[in-house]
Amino acid sequence: MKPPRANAYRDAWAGSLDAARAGEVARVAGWVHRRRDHGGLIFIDLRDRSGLVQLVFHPDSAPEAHEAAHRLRPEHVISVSGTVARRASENVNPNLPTGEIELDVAELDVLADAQTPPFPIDEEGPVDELLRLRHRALDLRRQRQRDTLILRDRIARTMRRTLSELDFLEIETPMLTRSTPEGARDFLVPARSQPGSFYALPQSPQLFKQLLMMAGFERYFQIVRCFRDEDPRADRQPEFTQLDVELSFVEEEDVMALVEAVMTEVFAAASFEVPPPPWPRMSYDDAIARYGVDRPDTRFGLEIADLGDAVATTEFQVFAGALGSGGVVRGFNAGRHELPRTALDELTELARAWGAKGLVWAFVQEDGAWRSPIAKFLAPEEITAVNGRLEASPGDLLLVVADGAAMAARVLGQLRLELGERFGLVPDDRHEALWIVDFPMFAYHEGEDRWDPLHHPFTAPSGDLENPGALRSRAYDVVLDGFEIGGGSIRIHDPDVQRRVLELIGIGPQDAEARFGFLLDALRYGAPPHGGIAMGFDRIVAMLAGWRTLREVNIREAITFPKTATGADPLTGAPAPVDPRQLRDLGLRALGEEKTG
RNA sequence: GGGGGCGUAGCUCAGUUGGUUAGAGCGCCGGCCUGUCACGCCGGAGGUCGCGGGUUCGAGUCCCGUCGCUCCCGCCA
Repeated sequence: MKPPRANAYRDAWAGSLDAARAGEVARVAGWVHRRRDHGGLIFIDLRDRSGLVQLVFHPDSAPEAHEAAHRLRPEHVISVSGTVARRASENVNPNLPTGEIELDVAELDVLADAQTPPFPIDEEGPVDELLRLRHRALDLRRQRQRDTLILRDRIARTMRRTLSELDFLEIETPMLTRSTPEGARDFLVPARSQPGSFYALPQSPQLFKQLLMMAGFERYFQIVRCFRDEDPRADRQPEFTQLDVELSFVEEEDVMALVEAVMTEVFAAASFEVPPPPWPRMSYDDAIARYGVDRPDTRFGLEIADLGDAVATTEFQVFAGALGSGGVVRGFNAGRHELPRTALDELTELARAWGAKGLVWAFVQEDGAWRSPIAKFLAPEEITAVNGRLEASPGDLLLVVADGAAMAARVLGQLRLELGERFGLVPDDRHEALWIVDFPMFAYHEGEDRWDPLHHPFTAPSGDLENPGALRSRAYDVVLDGFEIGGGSIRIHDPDVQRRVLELIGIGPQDAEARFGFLLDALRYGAPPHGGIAMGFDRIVAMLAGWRTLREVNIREAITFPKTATGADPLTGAPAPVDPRQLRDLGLRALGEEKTG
């Protein structure tokens, strides 16, 4: 940090003092981090944003300050001046950046007392998250939390700088807008001037950034707050931040190359090592088939293989039944791991909990035969064929699921992660980024007899619009270590195509004009081919700060004032009831007033 | 909306098959201590076992309900 402008309280940052300033007088200010009171000598670790420095109070040279220092307690706010002193060699603390020096205090000003904190500020141990959020100002004093927010700032600045150098403009879009069909439930804001009408908080600036392309701005970005009124998860908050980017006159590869360039800078700024671009491209179908998910963690093997051919003519009812009803038989080789029966039963239970009808396990023996509950139901040549498909060697554990294609993929994908973790196959010191491409445009919604877009309905399709099931979308997702960190697409820039796509998802021409007239209108006046992406900013910060376990990225740690898993804010108490007068002004009735109002 | 986990001292946790006065470490308070840096030593205070009800001679422990937190499914770029 640059030296602070000298004022009444400080002329140096605690963490910046070093041996080069030995002998100089310095004034620092901050919080009492830790105290070591020897009765005679008193040591205080002083903390400010920049770090720690050890203060020494000598009873002989500064009796007044020494006397007052006895009463200092953790988190008291003080300002001290004294002489920067080089420590004797045996007293140097190699674990502290300022450990070669200390400040011999001449004068102490106690600026504020502090109650004993409800949890330790000077340790990294686990503390109940609710308690932390209630005392967030204290929680954010802790090193790891402070480092995370500092990293967040660095990442944001790297994004802005990199995009700016590439001629992008940062342009704002409205927060009070109209409900759009991104899929998620909108947060609504009642309009006082038009009782019964509502603004919606944006789920993303999607339509506005497309309008900016039609306005000719060519290259737009924004680090922007977005809102979705759905149940939160570890990696999902009702309000979150994304890096939103849109470009004109581009195709898929242009956007992907841009993201690779920006993210390479971001990774470098965070000292997070990812192989240099171009990152691998993997089709959606390939990802589902080989990893069971559309956001594969490719850092370890256990790849899933289709065993349909190997058991095509089997008599074994479970396999034959699945294949006969249009399902699949798939599995993976978990490698040479001897698991006890209880562990195998546990895995089977997990598979059931995830929705599978069951789980087949088999240990490959020296002669290639199986030790498995189903070994006797399979012909030897079928076992040989499956062994071949899974490249099995003696000692290997094979796991097989027979089910509908989607269910088999999901369950095997989860099992793969579970075993990858159990067997310690996931390297936490290595990172991999890749692109998932060639998504289906629509997924058929069984219950409601219509096509649902896999991405939003402004994504450009590729293929024959008259055959929605076969349509692909021109979309792409960025995946980092098994987590989706961004997704985007080439957009529709032809009004007829846009109308047709809206129609396919059940939004007829009139409805479309009413809700997206402004977009269709702008499309008619000359829209350039364009596309873009939205990067999950909170998630990127959380991952680069290391707030991640195998299964979850906790974005709450990357957000300054996050909400709980129920959407509440323990700090302010939001959401909270409001004064009946406020409701009246908005043309809303309070609960309980329905009958009389 | 559904399922799992958790809730015991300020914090992190232990608490056996239901059994006497509910424990530990850290923190806090007091005393001693002039080279510590997780300072040390001695002493002390601190509990509505989330809340409500039930079973029982007896409940932190078992049952029901409820609240909160958390993870997942549904939902959701």
